[in-house]
Amino acid sequence: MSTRDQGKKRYTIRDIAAMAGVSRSTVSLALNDSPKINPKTKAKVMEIIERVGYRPSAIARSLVRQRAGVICVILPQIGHVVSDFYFSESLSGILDVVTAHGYHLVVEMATPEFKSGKKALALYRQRVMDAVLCVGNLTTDTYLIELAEAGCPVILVNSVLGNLPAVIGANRQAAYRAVEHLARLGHTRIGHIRGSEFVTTAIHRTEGYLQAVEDLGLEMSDELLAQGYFDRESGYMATKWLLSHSRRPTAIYSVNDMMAIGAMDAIQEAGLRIPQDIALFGGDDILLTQYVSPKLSTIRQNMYLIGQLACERMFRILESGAATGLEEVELELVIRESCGAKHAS
Amino acid sequence: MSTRDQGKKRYTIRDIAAMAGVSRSTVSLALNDSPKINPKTKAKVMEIIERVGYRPSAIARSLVRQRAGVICVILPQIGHVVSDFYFSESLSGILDVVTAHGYHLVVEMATPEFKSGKKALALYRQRVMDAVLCVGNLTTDTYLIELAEAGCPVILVNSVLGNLPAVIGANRQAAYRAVEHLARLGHTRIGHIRGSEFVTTAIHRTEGYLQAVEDLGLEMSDELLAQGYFDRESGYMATKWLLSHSRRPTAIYSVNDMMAIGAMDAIQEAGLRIPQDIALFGGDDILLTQYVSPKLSTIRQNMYLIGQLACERMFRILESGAATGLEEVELELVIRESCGAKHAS
DNA sequence: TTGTATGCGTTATCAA
DNA sequence: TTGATAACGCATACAA
Repeated sequence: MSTRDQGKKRYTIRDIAAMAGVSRSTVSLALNDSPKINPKTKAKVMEIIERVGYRPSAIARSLVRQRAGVICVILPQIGHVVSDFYFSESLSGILDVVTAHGYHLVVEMATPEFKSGKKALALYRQRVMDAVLCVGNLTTDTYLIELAEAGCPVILVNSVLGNLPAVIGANRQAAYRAVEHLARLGHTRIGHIRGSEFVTTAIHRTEGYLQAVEDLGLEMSDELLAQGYFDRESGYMATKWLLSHSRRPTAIYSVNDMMAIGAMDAIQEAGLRIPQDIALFGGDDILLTQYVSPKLSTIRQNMYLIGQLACERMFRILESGAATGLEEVELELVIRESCGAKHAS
Repeated sequence: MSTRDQGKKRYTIRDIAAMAGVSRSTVSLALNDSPKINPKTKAKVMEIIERVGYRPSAIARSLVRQRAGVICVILPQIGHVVSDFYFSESLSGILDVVTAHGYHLVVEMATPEFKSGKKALALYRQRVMDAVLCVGNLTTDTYLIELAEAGCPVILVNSVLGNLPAVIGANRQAAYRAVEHLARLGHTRIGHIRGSEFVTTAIHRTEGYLQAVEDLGLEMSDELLAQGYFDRESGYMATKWLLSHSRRPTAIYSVNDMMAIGAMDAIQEAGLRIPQDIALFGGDDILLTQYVSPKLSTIRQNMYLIGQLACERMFRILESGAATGLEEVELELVIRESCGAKHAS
């Protein structure tokens, strides 16, 4: 035999029917374990099926059942996304649930062309996928609303947009707790590195920060609010800015860990010590926080679990044809305290 | 309008034909930009298609074209796999190429049930996927050979199994270079933490280590060969073992970075300094190496690129129906030297 | 238990 | 030439 086995025959239900000397319908009944088939006939058919390794075509099945059996996850287009802990954790959770439901997962990236070209809508209309889970979308991603309006179930993971169904963690509360924690250690002048204004988690965390600062009567000033964009570099820049003011903060709360790591760079470069001179708090508990020195204080949000919950909610919607509408899930938060956040000097 | 838009009509080719007052085949000709259709008719049909947002069903198309337009990536089942830099990088590269070819990507995990239940074979026979890319498979994964024998193109990413087509990095050479590097710094007694004996990359790297040790006339002994399993904990244990001998190594080369980080734990716990007392070298250049302290010396292997190359090779095989057979791709290596590997004391 | 219609698009064949 | 008709791909549901 040659090295090309590509042409190897794949059996169809006709082949099996012919081999068993029965009709196609009978084969179908056997396959689907119907009670209205003679056990003996069924055994005979199944024996042949097993022997030749026949599997019914999922494509033909999808055609008649009117569903693809495929769930799509849309990830943002940032370089090597899946390397990012936040996304990869969500993806793992989603993958596990999708697999458990006997569905398949296709992964798409929200490139500008993907959004503007209405690719998602096309995929749905092409019946490539039955529903969409979206991780890390922006609040400007109206293409998702169009998609939902076309009838495709769209579930947001840790994000809010219109009244699309969403499963989100307690981001405001997480931020509140971080600030509260720092305040309890004696800090009254706490800087903040916010994230993009188009990202729900960042918005909520900043809201939580502001709320806590107000409730606890801490200092509040524009000089304490720096802007970042989730990456190390922007965290570094934001922190340099925070430190440039005459009265610099004694603690900094960053909306994510990557920027907090950038903050460490800036703090160390300025010849300051962590946490003696400046305490530092991040969010998301990415793997890195355990490896940087000193270890970073952070708030853990279980994205694996959020991914799972979002996916389960999606299947409920899919199966019941249920309604849309916002639903917030409060997840338990875990503060992982390290030497990053010690008492104010 | 109710909140359930799920039932929203999706047009079929019949609807379009009826609306345009032509036959279904005419619509098909218009869709496929056939030369044998009157431009005016085509324009009319396309206008309607655009207006109502009709898209031909990918399922029906797959049925007649006899291909799913789906590529499957099989990942190993290790907790939160996609968080692992090695896998996520490969996955990114694959995703980009798959998308560029207008295909979709489904992700599966090689659980024990997946393997023993011949799930992959079933997926292929069900026409769910047209080809498979496998990342991180074991040399005992014979289910992949069965799959290939059934006619499914199977391409291995950085692994070798039978004579399945594969794209692999220069793992032997990487290890050789690491040892050579350490030898040049004056080390003659270099310990080694090997990986699982069922993982090609680990096997090749250990071969490279042994070859270098022999070529360069370095010390060779069973006491210098420790066994690990890619995770931090086993790297820690392996290093404790290496350090427990009377004449301990002055340098350690680990087949991957995660074990090297575990080695750091053990070395520091033993009160030794890196690199003054023991130099350390890892592999894979995972993100972490830049964050641990001291930074870890490592050899970069661009898994993103390897993923891309493997995927491109897969499409060539798929389109040409070409043969199987081993093909090794030598990729350029980059040694990232940090303070982890300094001169021997 | 089986014939037949159905789902949806493509393509070869045939007629205008 | 241009377009219509019919068969095909595969499995399933339902009436006979």
